[in-house]
Amino acid sequence: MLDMKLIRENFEETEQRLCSRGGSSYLDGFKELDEKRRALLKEGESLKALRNTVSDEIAKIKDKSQVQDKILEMREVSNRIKVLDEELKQVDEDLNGFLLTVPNLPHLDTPTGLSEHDNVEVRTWGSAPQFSFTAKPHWEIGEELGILDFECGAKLTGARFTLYRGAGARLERALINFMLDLHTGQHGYEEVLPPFLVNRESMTGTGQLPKFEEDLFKTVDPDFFLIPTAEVPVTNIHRSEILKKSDLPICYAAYTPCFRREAGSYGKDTRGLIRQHQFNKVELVKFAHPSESDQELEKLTANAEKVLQLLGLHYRVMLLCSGDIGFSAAKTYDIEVWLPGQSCYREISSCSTFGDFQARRASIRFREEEKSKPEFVHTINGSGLAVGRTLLAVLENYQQEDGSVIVPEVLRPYMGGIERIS
RNA sequence: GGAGAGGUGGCCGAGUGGUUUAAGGCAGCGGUCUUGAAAACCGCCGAGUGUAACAGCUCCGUGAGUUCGAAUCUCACCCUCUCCGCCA
Repeated sequence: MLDMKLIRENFEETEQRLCSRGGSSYLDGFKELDEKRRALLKEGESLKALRNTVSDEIAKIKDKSQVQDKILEMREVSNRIKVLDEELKQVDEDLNGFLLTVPNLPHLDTPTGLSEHDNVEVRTWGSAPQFSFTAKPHWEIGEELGILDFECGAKLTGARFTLYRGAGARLERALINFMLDLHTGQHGYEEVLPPFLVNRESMTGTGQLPKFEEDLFKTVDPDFFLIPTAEVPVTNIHRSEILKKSDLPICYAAYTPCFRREAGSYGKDTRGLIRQHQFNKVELVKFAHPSESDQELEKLTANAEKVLQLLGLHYRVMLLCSGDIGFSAAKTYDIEVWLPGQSCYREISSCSTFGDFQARRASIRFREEEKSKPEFVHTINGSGLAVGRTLLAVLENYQQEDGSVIVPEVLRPYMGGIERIS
């Protein structure tokens, strides 16, 4: 959520920066609602002040015959207040509902552009493996090895669900443990294991609601949502809290499955593990002091990259342009891993700073000084990494001519010493 | 699922219709005293909104209601705890 004051006082500039996302207007209607709200507030508050003082007087008057006039007068004032409060409530809801649908301001570092074609390559690591044979896509490798059963996933649930078997299931679990151990052991994150279902408030805090309900799976009774990323429960750990400045940055690493409807992507990435309704992810989440959030994003991105480096997987880092960043994000790096079976780079991690956008929605604050007013923290998060996509990257990059797959050395301790899946 | 108890500031906790501007305590901050510390004593000490700064207004789990006036009364809901039942 954007700061109302900022919009009020820098209307044109704010609108202009928002428009770099590609829309033609984002703040239409704000001024009218804001002015109406302030007018109602002013009138209502002065009547309440009157009521409070007169009520006090009534309490102090002993001679009850003198009280009747005042009571009658205040009855009318109260009725008027009731009407104003109702109008105000409506306007407040409208204004709040409006603000909740306005996306975040792009960070000044975010390049202006309309689509992914305007994203900027920041760096690359490693190089694509060379094969003396034609590299296969992971769905062929996985099916031939009997470790990925897409048909059975479809039978059990439907499209975009997969059954992992044997070494495939174990490799997924190995990757989860490897990533968690790295981030908690080497990078200073605290491991958390949150609920996979959350309430509406949590979803609103991080920005999935109210705008993107159609992307979420939900339960009917009670009204809960399956998390689309651990970002949601983990960021909401500190919802409505005032954190100690000395505790910042707070860094969490969490493994969770993620559930996404993928509405609107019918026919896209239908084969293999790329786009599933349920997938595993290790997520990194930080709560940082505003002056340190930029460098914390760099560190978090480096922490995610480290996973790929240790696995020996070639990748590139893209800085997303204003037209390609998500609704809540101010600045985003995508890490894209090389997939030889498909001869392309695919996103395997998305690392973003949200500025105070989520913190304002979820009311996550800190104090600069012991006695100073609470200020909003900055939130930062990124995948470290998407596990299913990492598994498929391992399959495609470590495939051998005979159809077997070499297990990267760092994963062998997690695989009971297995060096090759065949 | 059944029965009961309860939700008040960072924490503990009083408060059952009107000096409650939410008592008191703990923690925290500032000061006096002290070579320094502790103790003692004095003062400050919730959030939001709003203002140049005051003032004002709102907030006692959430929402609705009664009243001139609600932390306090009524209704609904949410959450926590205890016991019983069921259960990984």
